[in-house]
This record gives sequence, structure tokens and C-alpha cells, in this order.
Amino acid sequence: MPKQKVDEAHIIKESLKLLRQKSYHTTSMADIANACGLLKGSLYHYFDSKEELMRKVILSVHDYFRNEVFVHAYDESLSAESRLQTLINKSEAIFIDEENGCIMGNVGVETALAIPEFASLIQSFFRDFFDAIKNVYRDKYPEDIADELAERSVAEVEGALMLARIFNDQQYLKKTHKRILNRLKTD
Amino acid sequence: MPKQKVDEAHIIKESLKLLRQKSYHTTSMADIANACGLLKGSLYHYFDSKEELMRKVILSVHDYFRNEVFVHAYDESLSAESRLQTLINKSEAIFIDEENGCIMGNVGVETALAIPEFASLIQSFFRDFFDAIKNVYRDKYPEDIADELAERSVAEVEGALMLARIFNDQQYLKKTHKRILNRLKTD
Amino acid sequence: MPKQKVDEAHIIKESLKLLRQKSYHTTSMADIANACGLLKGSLYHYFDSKEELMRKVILSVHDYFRNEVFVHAYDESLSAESRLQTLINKSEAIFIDEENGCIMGNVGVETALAIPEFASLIQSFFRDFFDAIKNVYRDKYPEDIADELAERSVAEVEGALMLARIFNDQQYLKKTHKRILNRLKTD
Amino acid sequence: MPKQKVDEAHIIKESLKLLRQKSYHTTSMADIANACGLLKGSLYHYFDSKEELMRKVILSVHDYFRNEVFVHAYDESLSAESRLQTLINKSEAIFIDEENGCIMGNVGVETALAIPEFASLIQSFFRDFFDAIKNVYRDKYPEDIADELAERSVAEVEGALMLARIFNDQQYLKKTHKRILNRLKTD
DNA sequence: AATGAATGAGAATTCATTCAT
DNA sequence: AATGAATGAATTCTCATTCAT
Repeated sequence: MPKQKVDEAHIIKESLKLLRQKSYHTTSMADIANACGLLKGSLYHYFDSKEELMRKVILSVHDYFRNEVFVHAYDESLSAESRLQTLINKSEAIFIDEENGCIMGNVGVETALAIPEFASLIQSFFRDFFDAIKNVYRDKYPEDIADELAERSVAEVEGALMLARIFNDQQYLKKTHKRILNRLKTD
Repeated sequence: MPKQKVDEAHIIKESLKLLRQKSYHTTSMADIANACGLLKGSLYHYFDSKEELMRKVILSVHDYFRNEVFVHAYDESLSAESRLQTLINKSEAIFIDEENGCIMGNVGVETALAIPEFASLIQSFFRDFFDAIKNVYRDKYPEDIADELAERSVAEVEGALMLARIFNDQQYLKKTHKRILNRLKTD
Repeated sequence: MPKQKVDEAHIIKESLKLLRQKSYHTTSMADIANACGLLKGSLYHYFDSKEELMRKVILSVHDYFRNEVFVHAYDESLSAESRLQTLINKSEAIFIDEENGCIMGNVGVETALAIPEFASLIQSFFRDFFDAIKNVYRDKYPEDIADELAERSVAEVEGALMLARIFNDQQYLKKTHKRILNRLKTD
Repeated sequence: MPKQKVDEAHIIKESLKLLRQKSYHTTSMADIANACGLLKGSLYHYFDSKEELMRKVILSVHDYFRNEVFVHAYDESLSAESRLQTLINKSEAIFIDEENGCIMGNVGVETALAIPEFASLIQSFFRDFFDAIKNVYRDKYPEDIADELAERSVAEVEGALMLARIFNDQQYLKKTHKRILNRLKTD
């Protein structure tokens, strides 16, 4: 196995793992450095501050979702149902593991009032999340209904992830996803 | 105005305000003591540790919901709709203010992996939350549907509260509550 | 020898010694704590920050000069010469030792641009220093001359202290003081 | 505009600006590198350590004063008064700007006790400063008086610079220079 | 010559907790 | 019950310095 090379992207990846698992305030720069095989001081070679690192983690997750998850909602070569199914599959691959959870929701709740900049970046993520879902529902529903269903779906997903984490049970998300998909059939 | 007397209940009340607003790790014992007009050392006369205090806050919130919110779900003197309406009104009075949020969800997400005891207590709260909603839906739906609708409702409420906090917008919760109530009519 | 009791005044005293000797940026909170027989964290029980401690040191030195040094300039029961002689004697007792130097000048020069608040407090000290000297010279000289001589004297004293420190030679200050005193005779 | 070439002399020049303005301990190698358009690691190609760099800055300033300022004191083609006037003009051009101050005095006071080598180099500068002034006063005064007046003048200049910095007021130095010049007339 | 990654020591500060009074 | 002093470990961040490329 080749030694992991340390660069900004790698640090962001390791940070993401820890931050999603442990929360923003419980994850120390030393934890992150340690996970990267660095000393804590060395992180400041890449990031000016813990906040900047967190910001880049948020942006990186947002990018990833945009390019690897939400994008499928706009793939006109597929049926609405296939598009939503793909989006859901990709989401689950990210959200579900030993910890369960969405770093955006978790960090958002934890820091919304203390670090408004994070809230603002996370809002942007959720808007894209809405839009993607809405774009699929638009195939079957009129604009206003699609809008409401999308908002509801995002809330349900985030709520399910919260319960999944607290109960350590992935079924919450899986059932929610099933419902969301069913809305394209009947609901 | 009578001087607030300092006792366990009062400290729990003040702690709750802070913990819900600021998260578990950002709220220090000094913050809490300060809010109670005490010095931080004095808190240890009432609680052995921050964890114990948090535990009692969780239990206290659970009790409050049981006696003041969930209880209405079982008031057979009212219609299912009235029962749910009351439960929702009471919930909103607790969940909505300048910060928006549910301390159970927030602390649950933040500490689920680090402090399993909290997760366990919070699970118990959410089970009672499920049961209360389910008991109302049972009036109109068969057991299995009521069950699923209740689970979904709790997820939606918690997801809506997360978005409410991140977007600083109370409409997420209000719309969700409306939907939940409508399920007793048609859905 | 009774164990030194630790209180704010004692910490300020120990800080003063170190800060005058080592400069603001070379004196760490750990150094100061150590000199007081405390751990560095314990200092924050008394002072919110290093800057606040420095501020209180400055104010304390200013107070000391006001009450123990400058005050003699205004003692109308003595001749102008005696008043200046006393003021000079008291000054020397403070300024001269193994290190030589005036914490006001030293910290002033070091931090004037970085921490404007210090500059402002130190200006106030130097204004009182001017005024005291001027009040003595007024006995022999007209207002405008007294004013100029006072300003010149303070500059000479501070310059002499700088040289005294750099050359580790107390004669600079002693000769300066002699000249300042002689101005009451002829100059 | 030709790109500044990076060589030892250029680094020393940039360091000087920063060190005079910010003090020795507040100026980091990164600050200096940055001002030179280099990365901090690169500085070590030119200087073994921060101390060596500071030493070379001190020597460079001393050289500059020797060749561009003090030298005028020995120009026998001019009157004593012209010589002193020139020396003063040159000094002011160096000492006065937005910050005001003499790097020799500032660094001397700041590091005298911690880094004796600096004190020693700075002493040498001040001896040349004395000698230059004394050489001019010798034109009018006997040796011992010239000696004393020179010492006094240097102290006054340094003290005035200290006050100029703390009060952010260039008049202190200008008035001092006037007095020093007047001593060649009457005093 | 120059870079940029890495170090390791040390800075200020915070905080849960203890304990004598 | 309450205080306030003290702790000690942890946290974020800085910085002079080294070194392979």
C-alpha cells in the first residue's frame, strides 16, 4: 500500500471523517494532524485556522454532492424515477456508515449561532439539495407541489439521519428514502 | 421582583437555555454558573459533573414533554385532531424562539458517539415522542400505518428544526406541523 | 520568612520585575506564574489576559510614581531644590538596579505601535512626570522656560536610562540627575 | 520599474524597516521573508539565524551612520555649526517617519539583557555617535565640557525619540535638535 | 538559490474539577 | 451552601529552524 501523500485534499478528507464523527468542537487540530501523520503545528502550513479548515471541508463536501450526487437529478437521459433512485443511492453511500450522519446538518446545528459563516455556507448546500430533489419531482408534480415536496424530503432525510445517529440504526434513512422515491409513483 | 432562589431545578432551567442555544461543548460550567448567579465551583454542590448536569437536563426536558406535551395525545375526552393540535401547539412553544431547535436532537447528534449514556436517554425521549403521535394517528389509521406515520412525523419535525436553526426561519417547523395535522384529515 | 501571599498586588509586583527586565514579548505568562509560585492557568483567575495584566502593571507603576515620587514636587513646605532632590532620589531608587530602566519607556517603545492602549496609558504617566518637574522649575523660571526645561529633563532621563541599560552603567542617569538639579542653581 | 533583486543587502534593508517599526520579538522571519518576496525558509540561505540577521542589520545601520551621518562631524572644510547642522539633518531623515525611532535604542533596550552581543554592538554605535558630536563641540568647548555635552546630547536625542514614538509627535526630536545646535552659539 | 513541507518547542487561553475556608 | 483560589490537561496558534528536492 503506497504511503498516503499529504496535501490539502488529503487533510480535508481526514478532517471530514473526524468532524462528521466527533463534531466540530470535539475534533482538535491535534486529532486531525494525528490522522494525517503530521504534528499539529504542521496543519497551519495548509490552513490558517481551524475555521478555515472547516470552511474548506464544508466547501469540499458541497462540491462533492454537487458533482457526484445532485448532478444525477438533472440527467435528462434518465426517467425521473431513475434519477431519484441514483441520487438516493449516492446519498446513502455517503450518509450511512458506523456513525451515520450528515456533516452539514451536524455542524450546522452545532455552530449555526456561534459561527454564522458556517451557517451561510451550509444554507447554500441545502438550497442545492432542495433544488435537485425539486427538479425530479417537477417531472410529476406542478411547481408549487414539487417545491413543497422537496422541502419536506430534505427535512425528512435530515431528521432521519439524526434519528439514525441517535438510535444507531440505518433503517430510519432507508425507509425515508423509500418514501421519497414512492412519491414519484403515488404518495 | 423576588430574587430567584437557587436550587437544582433553577440550575437545570438555566442550563437548559444555554445548552439548547450553544451546544454541549460550547457551554461551560462557568457560563452556567454565571447564568445562575453562582461561581462555577458552587455548581458542584448540586451536580457531580457536567455530564451529570446534562443528564438531569435531559431527564427534566423529557419529564416536561411527558407531562405537558405528550400527555395531550392520550386525552380521550378530545378528538384526535384536537389532541394533535394541542400537542403541536405545546411543542412549538418550546421549540421556537430566537434560536430554534430541540435540545434532544442537538445534543443527541453532538454527543451520540462520545457519550453513549446521553444517546440512550435521548432515545427514550424519542420513543415517547413516537408513541404519542402514533396514539393519535391510531384513531384514523391501522396500527402499521400509524406507526410509520409517527416515525415519519418525528423525523420531519426534527429535520425541520434543524433547517429552522440553520436558516433561522421558523416556517420550516410551522409548515411541517401543518402537514402532520393534515394527515388526520386526508394526507 | 513568611510565605508571600498571592494576591493581585503580589502578582503585579512580580510581573513588574520581569516585564521591566525582559520586555513585554519575552515575558511569558508561564514566567510570571512561576515567579508567583502558580501555574500559568491560575493567573487567569486574577487577570483576563496578558494585556490586562500589563495594563494593571502600568497603572500600578503610574500610581506608585504619583504617590511616592511626583508628589514631592508639590510639597510647598520644602525649597524647590529639596523638592527636586527628593524626587530624584526616589526616582533613582526605582530606576537603578542590576538592569536599569524604566518600564514605561521600555514597554512604550516596544508596544507603542502594536498596542495603542498601552501608549495611551504611558503618555499619561509621562505627562505627570513633565508636570512634576515643571512645577519645580516654575519656582525659578517663567512658565515657558520651565515648560521647556521639564520636557528636556524627561527626555534626558529616559535617554540616560536607555544608555544606562545598554552600557550597564548607572552613571548616565546619575550625571543626568545632577544636571537637572543644577538647573535650579544656574544651568 | 525593475524588480527588486534579492541579495543580502536588500534583505537587510527590508528587515531594518520592520525591526525598527515592530521591535525584535514582534518581527518574525516570515514577516521579513514576506517583505522580501521570499519564503521564510529561503532567508536561511543568507543568514544562519535571526540573531545573525539582526547583527548584520545593526552593523549595517552603524556603517550607514558612520559614512553618511557622523562623517560630517569631521569635515574640516565647514564651520562647526554647519557640520552639526548637516549631521542633524541627516539624522532626522532617518529617525523621523510614521513610527519615529532609533533601531539601536529600541533593540538595545529590548534585548540588552537577553542578548549581550547586541548590546555590545550597539554600544559601539553609540560611542561613535558621542565622538561625532563631541568632535563638533570641541570647536567651541574644552575637552571635558565637550565630552559632557556630547553625552548629554545623545541621551536627549534618544529620550526625545522615545517620547516621539510614544506620543507619535515629531516635535520632541526637532526641538531637541534645535537645542543641540544652539549650544554652539550660546547655551 | 529557492521552495515548501515538516518540526518541536512554546505561546496565550480555556475549562472541568477540587478543596480549604 | 457558597466561595474563590488553584490545578493540570487540553486547545488553538506561532515561530525559528531544518532539509529534501
